[in-house]
Amino acid sequence: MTNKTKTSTNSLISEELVPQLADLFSMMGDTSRLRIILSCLHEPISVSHIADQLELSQSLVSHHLRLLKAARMVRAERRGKQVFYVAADQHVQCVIEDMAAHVSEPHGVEDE
Amino acid sequence: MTNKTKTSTNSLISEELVPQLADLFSMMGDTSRLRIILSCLHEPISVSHIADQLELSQSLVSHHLRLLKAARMVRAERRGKQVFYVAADQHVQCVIEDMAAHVSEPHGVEDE
DNA sequence: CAAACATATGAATATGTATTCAAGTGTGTA
DNA sequence: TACACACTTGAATACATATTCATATGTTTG
Repeated sequence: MTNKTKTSTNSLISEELVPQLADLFSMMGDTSRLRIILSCLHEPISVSHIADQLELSQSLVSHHLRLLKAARMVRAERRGKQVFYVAADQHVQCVIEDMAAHVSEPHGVEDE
Repeated sequence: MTNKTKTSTNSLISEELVPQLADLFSMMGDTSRLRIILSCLHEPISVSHIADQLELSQSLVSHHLRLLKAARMVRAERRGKQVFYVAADQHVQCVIEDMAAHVSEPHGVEDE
């Protein structure tokens, strides 16, 4: 009876958070969307600039940005005709960097 | 001409990593799989134990574990009849914690 | 070896979703 | 106001994938 915060038997992450977390991860689970996120990680960038840079149609970029905005991963700011998008906060960058660290982790020599 | 490491115009994450990262993120982008990952974050746990705990069919858990293993997010270890799975390294936990921090970040008061 | 248990796998299905195309909305400007 | 530009939105399509059910593989023990 020493545990007060645990919801069930395991983990520090409460079960109720899981769906939210999964939604966010699946936002990053698409290459186009992940590249879009990377494009607006550091500074605000316009939709057309993203589209040009990534060689994606403007429509597609806009569709993805709408999802990313709804998931609160990016923020929109209008400047004249253009709309600039930027990552919502620092954590997004941390998540990506941690995952990159995972990728470059030495893999033990496995059988298959 | 001062940049030597940047692949294109932005980001510290090289473009070649993007597909790998996206694959990993989409592994975490499914609620069942994310819960499975959480189940074996801290210590090895058997397939049937995971299935019981999460109330998922054993078949489904096994299918997901196969994907997670292929993505090198978990490791399998046989102990008699049972197979125990455990998260591959610490980074997975970091990623999840960072994302949880993102969720609990104060959202500026937006219009919609 | 046979039976019982634990896990894995394959096929089938149903549901989700990334992308495209065409048309719509909003904004500056001639 | 009319036009061009930047972005958004909706519908259609093609493709991926989560889940289930049935069956197979592997492992211990009688």
